Amino acid sequence: MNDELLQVLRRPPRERADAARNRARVLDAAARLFAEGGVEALTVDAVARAAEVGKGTVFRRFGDKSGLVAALLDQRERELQERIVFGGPPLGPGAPARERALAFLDAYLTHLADHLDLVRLSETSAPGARYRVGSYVFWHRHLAILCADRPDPDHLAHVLLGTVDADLNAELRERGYDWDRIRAGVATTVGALLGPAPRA
Amino acid sequence: MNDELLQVLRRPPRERADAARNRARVLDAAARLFAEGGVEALTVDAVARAAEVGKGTVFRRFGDKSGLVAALLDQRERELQERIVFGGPPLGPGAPARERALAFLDAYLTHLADHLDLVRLSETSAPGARYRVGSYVFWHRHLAILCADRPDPDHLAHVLLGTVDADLNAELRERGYDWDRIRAGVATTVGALLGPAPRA
DNA sequence: AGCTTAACCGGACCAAAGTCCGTTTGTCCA
DNA sequence: TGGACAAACGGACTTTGGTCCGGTTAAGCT
Repeated sequence: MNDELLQVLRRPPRERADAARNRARVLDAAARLFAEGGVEALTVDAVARAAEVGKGTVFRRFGDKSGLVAALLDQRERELQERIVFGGPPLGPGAPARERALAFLDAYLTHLADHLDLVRLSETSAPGARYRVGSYVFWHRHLAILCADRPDPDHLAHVLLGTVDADLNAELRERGYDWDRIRAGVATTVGALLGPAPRA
Repeated sequence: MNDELLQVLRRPPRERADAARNRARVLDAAARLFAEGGVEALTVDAVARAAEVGKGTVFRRFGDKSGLVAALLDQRERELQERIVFGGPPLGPGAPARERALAFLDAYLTHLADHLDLVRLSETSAPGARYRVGSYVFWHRHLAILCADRPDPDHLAHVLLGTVDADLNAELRERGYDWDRIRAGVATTVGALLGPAPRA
């Protein structure tokens, strides 16, 4: 058994103790700064300073600012993901695809309403950031599976997620839309897209 | 007749000669730089230098980088806008709403395919930039009118435009989608959303 | 315990967007 | 023609995201 093989056995080379400690510190500092000064106070420099850590450390851990913010949201999103996988219908398994998709997007809108600024920041702080974040991949796969009987489930899932784009919805809010109107619009859209006619 | 009234009469206070000259210079320089070095060469500093103009001038004229790029695209987009307003069906007036919407989004996808990098730049270089650019407002209004018989035409128009979001489609392209697949997906979506059942 | 090494650390440095303000200039009217 | 003033000018300055690299240290092995 050679070294390469051993290398492969312990999959993730395990994070060093100082690295783990600093990750926690940074996340902590970021949460604190956001709580105090909102999204505006969330500059990488400020976070690094508050965490008593070098700036380079923040970027090594989280890739870029978008990744840092995504990590900040991760906890909340994980809860929704678990409800989808293990919870009861209509969010969890058991309900018809259309109901599940609707329940998911509705739940996601609640999440969005609660954390609009953060989600928007993580989605707009770099081109393409939205689609690379782990949670987007999860949502997308979930919806694609629910659309399996459509002509192009993968594309359709992206379109459905487009309705909950943070930047769009932030803009709609600024133009006076209330969340109920957005919810209704999304529901109508889902109804039409996953509607009765499964297409040949 | 007081001064305020006079002020109102000549609506746009007319642009000063030097201002107009510099606008042209900047646009020219930007187009040249882009032609030579692509989207990467398009920094505001470089544009200002190439136009032999101060940086402040660029920002005063175009607001921000997003505005500059939008102005660069303006010419091309105007052509499409004219075909929509004055041209023949199915793009212009005369065809049924669903056909017109489909024709528009298809034509827009052609535009997007031709200028993906620039459109993406103009839509992502600042949060909310996409929705503030003049042309987005035009596209949105056009679609909203075509959706007039739906429950919330304004919202639906935003959703339809979501399918041609530059950042999304750039990502799809990078993941191996070809334009035909995207076209087909958009067409299916439009078909379902503006489909037979106009909903109560 | 001592050695090796890969991972980590931090902060100086860089690039690029956007702001500011003292100076210049076009335009209009007398 | 010339004087007044709003508008435009330009480039130094600020801010912020992201990179780099020489020094440090945790973890595992002997």
